Amino acid sequence: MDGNEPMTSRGRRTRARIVDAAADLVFERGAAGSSLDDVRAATGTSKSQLFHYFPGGKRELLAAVVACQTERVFDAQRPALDKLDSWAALRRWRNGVIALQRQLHCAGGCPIGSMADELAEHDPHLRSLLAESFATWQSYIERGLAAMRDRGELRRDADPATLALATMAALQGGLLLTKTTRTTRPIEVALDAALAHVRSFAASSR
Amino acid sequence: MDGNEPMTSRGRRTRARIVDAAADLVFERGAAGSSLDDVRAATGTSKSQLFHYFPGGKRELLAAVVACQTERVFDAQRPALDKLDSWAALRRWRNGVIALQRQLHCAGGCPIGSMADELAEHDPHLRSLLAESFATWQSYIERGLAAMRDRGELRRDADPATLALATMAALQGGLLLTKTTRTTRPIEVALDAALAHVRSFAASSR
DNA sequence: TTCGGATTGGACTGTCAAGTCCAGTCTGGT
DNA sequence: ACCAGACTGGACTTGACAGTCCAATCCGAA
Repeated sequence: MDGNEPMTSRGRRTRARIVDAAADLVFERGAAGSSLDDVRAATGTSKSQLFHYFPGGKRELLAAVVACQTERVFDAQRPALDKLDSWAALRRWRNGVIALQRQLHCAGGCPIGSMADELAEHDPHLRSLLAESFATWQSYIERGLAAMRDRGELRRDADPATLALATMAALQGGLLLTKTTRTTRPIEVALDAALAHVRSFAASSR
Repeated sequence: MDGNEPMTSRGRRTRARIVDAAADLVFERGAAGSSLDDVRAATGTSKSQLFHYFPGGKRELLAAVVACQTERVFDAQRPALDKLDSWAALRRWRNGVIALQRQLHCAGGCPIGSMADELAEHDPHLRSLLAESFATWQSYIERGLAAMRDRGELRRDADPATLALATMAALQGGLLLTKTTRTTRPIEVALDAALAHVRSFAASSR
């Protein structure tokens, strides 16, 4: 993250292994609950390697974890995320999110949301990285809605950016409540409400 | 929380002072970021007092903090929260939430939501307390919507509980995004969408 | 007044985590 | 083969934090 990344292929693999394991740990136990020793143990590396690849220590490692988790989250929603441009696609996406939560027994919530909640007040740099992740995520939704509007499925006065932001908020809030109550109902209700709101901008019929 | 609460009035005051300061600290720095020594220093108490009033240590103190923060959050929304039974009241509530965020420079998010995010996976007992707080909060909204339905302002097929849950999710997600982006726009958009969704169940006209 | 329990002060222990340091090993290019 | 720099192992330092312990003080009821 700070320009000191060039390295050999062995080094690249080691670094990736570290980030990957750290991402797992942070998702399971939070950033504060994951020590560098935990990461060390989980990867079979040594303290010096952690600081070799992340001279900035835990903060720099966490920055890499944010990037890693962001990619993971997006990948988990693909290919749906790239084509949210029809009512059917939106519904499939909704169902996918809910199915994943069910599969995880409603634990963990959104990896990005959890990190944001924990780290936003604590580290300005990480906060802006996480805001960036949210913005990118929102832009995927926005792109789909814009396509629907251009195609005439949404009214011209529908604002894709605003609708996408409202949908993101519903998603995050729904996931937080689902994680807290250990029930899929909040995420279901939240996404249904968000999509109903989008649908209220449907052109003409329905 | 465990039945060992009876004490003199001096003791009650001390205990309240501890919980109050702990609630402040947890809101500012998170549960993991607030040490018992911080609480001790902030209250001018001693270690033994902390364990005298909270034999269960930090966990028990955090349970008390959850209760305290829950009351604070509800109080901050009163009297609006008790009378969310008209379109005007809903709008006033929305404006109040947003004004508070602006006043806090978009920092901190929802105290309850933040604790839930941080502690839900970590401590089952705290998780259920936080779920309870959310449920109570939701019930305030539900009560108002039910009154509106009974009064004929909402259609009979509108489900107050579901609408309240969707509104809570939008609120929590909006606050998380506001805290992360340091902008009031997410909470504004999220609440507007949620209330628009409620309004889509308005009886007849409008 | 006097006594017992409530309350308080603060030193002390054990554990754990971040970060430093240096010596040793590997690797790729010449 | 050889060497500079990348990479690795692991001991060590420093500090923080949860939780323990015991002696001292306060206070209300008898």
